[in-house]
Amino acid sequence: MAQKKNVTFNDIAEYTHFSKTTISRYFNNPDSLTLENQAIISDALVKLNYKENKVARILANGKTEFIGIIIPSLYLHYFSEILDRILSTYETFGYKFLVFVGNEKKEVEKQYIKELLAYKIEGLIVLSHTISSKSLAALNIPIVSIEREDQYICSVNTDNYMGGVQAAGLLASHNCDVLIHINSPTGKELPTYGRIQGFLDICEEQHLKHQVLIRDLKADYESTQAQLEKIIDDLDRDYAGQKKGIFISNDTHANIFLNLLFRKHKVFPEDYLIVGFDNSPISREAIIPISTVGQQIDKIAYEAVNLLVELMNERKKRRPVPLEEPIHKIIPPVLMRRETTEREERA
Amino acid sequence: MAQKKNVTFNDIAEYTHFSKTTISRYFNNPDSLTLENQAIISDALVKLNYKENKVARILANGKTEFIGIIIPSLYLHYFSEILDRILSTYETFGYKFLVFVGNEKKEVEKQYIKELLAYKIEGLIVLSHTISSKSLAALNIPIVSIEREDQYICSVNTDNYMGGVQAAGLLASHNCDVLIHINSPTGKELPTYGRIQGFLDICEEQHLKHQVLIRDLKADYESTQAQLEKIIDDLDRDYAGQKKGIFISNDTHANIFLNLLFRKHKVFPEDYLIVGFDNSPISREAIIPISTVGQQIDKIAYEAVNLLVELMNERKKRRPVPLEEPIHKIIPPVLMRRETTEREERA
DNA sequence: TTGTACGCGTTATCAC
DNA sequence: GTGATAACGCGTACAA
Repeated sequence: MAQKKNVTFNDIAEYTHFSKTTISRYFNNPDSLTLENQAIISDALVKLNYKENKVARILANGKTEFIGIIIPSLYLHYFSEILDRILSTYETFGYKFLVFVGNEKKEVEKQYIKELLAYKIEGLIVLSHTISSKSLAALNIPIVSIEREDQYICSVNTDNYMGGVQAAGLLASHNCDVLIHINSPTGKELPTYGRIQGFLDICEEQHLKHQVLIRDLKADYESTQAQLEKIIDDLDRDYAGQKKGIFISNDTHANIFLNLLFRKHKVFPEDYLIVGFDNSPISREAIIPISTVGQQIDKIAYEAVNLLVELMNERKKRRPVPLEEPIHKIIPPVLMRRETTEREERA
Repeated sequence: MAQKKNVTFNDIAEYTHFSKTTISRYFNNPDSLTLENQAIISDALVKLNYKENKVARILANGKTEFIGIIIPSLYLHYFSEILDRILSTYETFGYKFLVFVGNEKKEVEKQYIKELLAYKIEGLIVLSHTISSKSLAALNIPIVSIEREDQYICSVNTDNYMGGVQAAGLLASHNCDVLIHINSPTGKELPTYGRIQGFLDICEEQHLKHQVLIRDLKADYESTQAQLEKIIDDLDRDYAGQKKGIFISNDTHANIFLNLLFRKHKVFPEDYLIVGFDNSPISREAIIPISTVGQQIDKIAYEAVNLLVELMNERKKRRPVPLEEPIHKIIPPVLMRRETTEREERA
């Protein structure tokens, strides 16, 4: 039972008295063989227990069928769901994925990219944001980004602006006295900035009292909790007796906010309405199901891979036509109305 | 600006008037060159803008540095965190990961495995459970499983039995009148069965009234919610006035259970204690921070990769010694006591 | 310390 | 329809 060397086309060729070329053709262009000969080779494969070797194939024809993915982390449900959906496109497109988590470390991510290039990936999907789109574009391989700065590269993003509009519009339609948007520090170049802009535009258009609270909520749970508690105290004081419409940057934070509110007041106060973002599972599993601007993650993931596949196919043509401008696809969000805005009938 | 062909060792050799071999040595055994010559080659690499090609290296020396991962899905936080930690070991071990999500489809997973073998992965980490450990062992490559049936393959698992003991012990120490364990249908061959066994053993050892409720909670949210609501109604009726200690199979379900309880009774009833499993973020972000049996996911992931690396290294030796028996590593859980068991002082 | 020659397993290009 | 031969880019005896 020694570790026999792998069976190769040579072995099959010897066994069947064909040439290596014919064996290769059996796999890549079987119609060019007679049915009898196909059967002969087919039998030989079983007899010899042949296993294909894609590494050799890559070296010979250059097609790795690898896509690289760099994602910031998998702790936020949004990211893990995106990754899940991307990986699942294997069944549709057949591409294999080399996955790296960046953890916000620029040097490590550069190392990742170097590795990915060394393995001759055909395309790259980037969700992390430590490396500028300009640097990425310079890599000169097909790239699609998701929800990050994307000036020089193709991308697929949620229509964040519409999300902000939907959230503010929903709160406005419930006649809130003041609209509050809570978000982390966000550069204007990022797609998520659209949420803020959409919120602001609706507020100004409808002459609504409003406030945008920028807090660093990306750190540990304790500090996030402390900051949200502070916000609640401020709101309770500044807008006492007024109907407050809260739009929070993601469902995880919306849930924490809701629970803090609940714990402070022993109930979900009548004068609060909450809208989150993402439609993560937690939004409907919360103590009060949270209204949220849902991202269509399955579509985002599919469109990202689909776009990347198109770019990669173009690249394989004899005379590839490079893009004049990066393509930016926009996926509309879907507003989910739940109890944090649509109160149940009161007795 | 045409797509120049890739720069190879040949090009560098010509440019520097060395041989290919010397260039190869520069990368693999630089000490065997003089410092001057190293500098010459180093300069040439920059001038020619050389990019390494690992595919060719693989074909030549057989070392892909690929590890395959098959994971059921990324929807449960436990899985995405495990994957995050595994991928992050790149910085320690340097192995690259080809990741597939199984979605419980046996045929698809078999296809994955075929692909992984074709790409000459050096080892495999399996979290999905559609394929028996016997079949996996027959692949004859280093394999480590996590939290699945593992009779014929190496594995790293949480000490589920101790987890069950800790949970039941904690509830018992608070003098519950009855202990309830809620879990999904679980075969005795699965590591998670230990949670049930540990729970039962403690209950019997301490002569505690107890009940194990097996419900299929893996389906959609609505049915999970409906089943848990039913359980709450039953418990409220059957054990009215008695102190009920609830041990639930994971934090996601524990959180849903807690919220349903809260919504029904308007408060977290005095006669309920809850312990979850996993120490997922939701457990501390819940309306009442949930006590839970924490899995040390970072350790599990590290030990899994570490064990796999050892197996792979052994395999590379001239005369590999195959394992007599699969190695099963056990990682102790860490009990997190939070408010669902340790009530705050009441006024 | 450096070079020569060959092998890794497949595909591509021409012939026939 | 089939075969011989040369790539693909790197590692590695073995020799010098």
